[in-house]
Amino acid sequence: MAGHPGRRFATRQYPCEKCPLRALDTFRDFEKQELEFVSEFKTGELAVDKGSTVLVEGNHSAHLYTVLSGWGFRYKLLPDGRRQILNFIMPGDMIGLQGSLLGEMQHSVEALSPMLLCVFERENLFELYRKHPGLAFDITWIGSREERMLDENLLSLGRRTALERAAYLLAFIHGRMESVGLNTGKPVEVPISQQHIADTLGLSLVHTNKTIRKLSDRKLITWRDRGCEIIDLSGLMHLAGWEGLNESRRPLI
Amino acid sequence: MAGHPGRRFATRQYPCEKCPLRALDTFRDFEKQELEFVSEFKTGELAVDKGSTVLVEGNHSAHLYTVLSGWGFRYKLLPDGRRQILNFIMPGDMIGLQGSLLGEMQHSVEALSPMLLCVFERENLFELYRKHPGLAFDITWIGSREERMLDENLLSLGRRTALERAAYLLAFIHGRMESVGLNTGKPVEVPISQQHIADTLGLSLVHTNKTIRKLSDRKLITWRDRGCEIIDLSGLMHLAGWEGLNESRRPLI
DNA sequence: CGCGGTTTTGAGAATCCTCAAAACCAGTGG
DNA sequence: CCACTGGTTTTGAGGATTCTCAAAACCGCG
Repeated sequence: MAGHPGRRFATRQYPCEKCPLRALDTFRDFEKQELEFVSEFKTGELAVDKGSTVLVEGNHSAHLYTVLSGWGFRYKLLPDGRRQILNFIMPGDMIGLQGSLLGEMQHSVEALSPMLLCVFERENLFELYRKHPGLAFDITWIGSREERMLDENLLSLGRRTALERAAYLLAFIHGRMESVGLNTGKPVEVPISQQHIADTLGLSLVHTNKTIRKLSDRKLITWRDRGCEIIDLSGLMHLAGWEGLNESRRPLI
Repeated sequence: MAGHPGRRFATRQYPCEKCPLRALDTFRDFEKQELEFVSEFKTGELAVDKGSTVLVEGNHSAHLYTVLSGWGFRYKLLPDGRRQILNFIMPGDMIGLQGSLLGEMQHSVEALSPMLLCVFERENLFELYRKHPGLAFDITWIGSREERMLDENLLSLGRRTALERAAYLLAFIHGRMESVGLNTGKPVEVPISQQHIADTLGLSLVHTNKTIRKLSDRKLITWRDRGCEIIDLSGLMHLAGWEGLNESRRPLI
């Protein structure tokens, strides 16, 4: 993998005990033993450039990752190239679990910004299950959380109008950013283009643009150079008929 | 729960060792110990009538179920009543996992036919994780499988045309039925109405009807009283640009 | 200044929706 | 046996939404 364009292995900078993410109170506290195991489970760090593909549909990846920093997204393609973004990936999220369990990856992952990933070996996963049932439980938990997000997305694509969909998505992203402390500056830096939004909402680029404009006109958001600022969060949520994520503290592996 | 309309606890008819589902070669073989544990983990059976609601959004269910027989579906509602069906549930599927792990259920489950469910206690789940890492792994696996199906569904709603979506859905259902031996008779008995299909595809009832008609005209399927017969499976798959489920043998808990 | 990526605008066309009514069909009770 | 009922499927028609095509505007960057 050395010299592979777009990715490089970094020397390990973040021992798990000093993981900057773990300090956030979104994440549950870990036992000392658990932390030690995770630290051992982690075999390295991987840095990927913006725009590079982390995981490819059809591959059998030997790795499992947790995002330390940066943004990405999961997507699938139809044979003729139509793309559907399935979900966004943010710090604390795990990627590659499907591939690790089910064998072949059935979706791809691309980096929206430079990303730093913790690397785990697929073949050590079962050891985690044997030695640390609590961590095993956490992994199932993480999978269920993803499933819940997909359920909500499915509701959106199937039954919300374009305007409601956009409102939901922006509120959803905002909520997730907030939970991992990414909304420090007021104008939230979201490194996604309207094309990404279109591919998430299942709309064309043109119509997405007009829809975003409507949200702007209604003073719910403002769109500024590749990013949007949420002006009226509860307005967005009300428009979308969405209650918010209300997540409890979650595990970080 | 006694006397609750639409549901009744049956005396236990199926010891896990003689589970009729387990005989199917879709399911992986279990160790004797595993089987014993599952048998103990299972606290009863629940029979629900067609049309009754098994799990309700917003509830904190204390139970986890595996479907022994019958059909159902998971769905979510918007505040104004619009319904989105997330996935169908067939024998061998687990339901209530999200609720067991994450707390509150964020979707509901309704029976499409009389269903027989194996009942497990949520509070015993962690014991399974402690004593049987293999089974714990299986549960994560089952969750990942659901996630993969949702990914494909999301691709469908977002990027496939109405006709492609319908083709995909029918091929998908056919494939799942086949894997659990439900396609014995030629005219596959699918207990779903066009309203269900509409709510799965994110289309209106009227347009769904016209779309199904098109598939009929193309000699890919025939629709006959509340059910459809697949005439040209590979034609459907080709139209949808779908490769099939290709699942390996899976666990049954 | 020119280039590539992104956003914006306009316009006609295709898709999909809603409304409304009819047809069909299985089951029920008279 | 027949009429009635409720659920499902079918059909037609006009209208709203969303799409595609095409071009312009904008913007950071070399």
